Amino acid sequence: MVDISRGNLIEAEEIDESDIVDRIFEAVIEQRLPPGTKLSESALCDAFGVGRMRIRRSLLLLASRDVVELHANRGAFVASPTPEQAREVFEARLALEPNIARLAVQRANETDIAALTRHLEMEYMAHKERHRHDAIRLSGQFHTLLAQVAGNAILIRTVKELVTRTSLIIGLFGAPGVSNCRDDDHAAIVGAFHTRDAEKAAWMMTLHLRHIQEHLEAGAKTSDSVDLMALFGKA
Amino acid sequence: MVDISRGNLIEAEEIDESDIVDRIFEAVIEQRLPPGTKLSESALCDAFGVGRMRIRRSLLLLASRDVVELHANRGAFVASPTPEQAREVFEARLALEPNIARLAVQRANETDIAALTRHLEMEYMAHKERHRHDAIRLSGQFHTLLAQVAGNAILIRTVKELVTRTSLIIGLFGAPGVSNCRDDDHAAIVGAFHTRDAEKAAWMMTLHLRHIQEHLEAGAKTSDSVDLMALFGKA
DNA sequence: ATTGAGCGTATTGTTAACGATCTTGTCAAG
DNA sequence: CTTGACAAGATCGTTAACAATACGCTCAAT
Repeated sequence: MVDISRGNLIEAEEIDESDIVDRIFEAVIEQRLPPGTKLSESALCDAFGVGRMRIRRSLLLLASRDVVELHANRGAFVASPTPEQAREVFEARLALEPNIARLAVQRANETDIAALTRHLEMEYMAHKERHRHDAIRLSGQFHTLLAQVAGNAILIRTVKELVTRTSLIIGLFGAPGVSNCRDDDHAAIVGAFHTRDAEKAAWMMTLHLRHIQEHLEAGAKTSDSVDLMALFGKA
Repeated sequence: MVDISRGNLIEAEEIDESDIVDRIFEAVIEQRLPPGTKLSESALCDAFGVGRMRIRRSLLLLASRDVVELHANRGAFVASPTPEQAREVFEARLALEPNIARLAVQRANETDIAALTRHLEMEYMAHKERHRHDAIRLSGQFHTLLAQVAGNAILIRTVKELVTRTSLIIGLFGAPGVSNCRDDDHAAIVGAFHTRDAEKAAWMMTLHLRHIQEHLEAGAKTSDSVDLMALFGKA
């Protein structure tokens, strides 16, 4: 059984299908659901304790964000982004996130900056204590947090989708054991918040995303039998 | 019965639910489905000639893009964006589309530029001959076409969503009878393609979006009994 | 030993019927 | 004349059973 149910099955609480979607998003971000993992309906029904309809709706929503792939009569699988899709994800992030950083600096109040600083500390702690899953999750949540500070629901949604897909891309093409974000970059971005330098924040974000991308292209050369899978694995 | 089925019901062809979603997107863009319109399941089943399940899946996908609102036990309605949501849509468009224009100029080949020019002529023709629905649809498709030239599936999807929601916003807050895009702005953007001036294209797009926004804020003062609907209509 | 065909099983996709909730129209009371 | 309650009708949400497809195993033939 897939270990999606983080924490304990809460009592007869209301489980919205957006909860299910968020939980699967998080599991993918933390790389506990590697690309290609089969998401069987019955297994998910047991894991979340809901009926099949909820699960199917959730899988459809996840597929509409390109986080899972639906194959007719074969079921749902965690997406395996192609190199072309990986390019598109980073292109979109480079188009969006610098502007989000700019907006966030302009809108941030003291509370927001404190939250960012605290988040940075949590990232540092998780990294220092080798809590890999936490480190990866916090790394991604940093970008979502920026969108929240920017105060735009559309941007939050889009960044969540892009960050999740980035986790899949790193899992596929990244060198093993490499964390996706270097904390230094995040610290530099938060630094721009303290000086209220929106342009610097945007530029730091651009550099940060380029770092991730370069790191990927460096590790993309190594390929064993995986090549066959990447070429012919999915339709 | 809502007149969604543009053209004739084709024979027993395969009707993917993405077709249904696209058709409803287009109908919303052309403002043939005003905000608040009820989308009854049975009516849609008849209109598209498919089972209830397909319709419900399509409505869920549309709701995930904030184009329809789902009210429990009450059904699906075309979304009525709040002023706050309108602000978010334009903020997202201003963050995205100038960069899309930049990318499109960098990637455009002769065929792409020819297509853009031809599209401009179609817009002009539709506007001249007072084909209001065509004019509005082409106006929106121009922005989608730019994303297609940029060659990024994520950007295409996002722009489609934002353009559709913009049509709803214009229907709610715009002065009546006003087309959403002035052709002059589009012409200026295409002009930047001929001179291969990516920066100019980006800046023209920024100005274009600001024009639309200003046009809206000008018409947002007039409000009759619609105010009550906008304030209390939806949960 | 490897490859191909054939069959049983398991999972998915669809349809239909049921139950719950909301809307609407009517009627009576103030 | 207005307002409140009540009941009939309709629509939505859920569950369960059925049908269709793909997978994995066995077995035989080259």
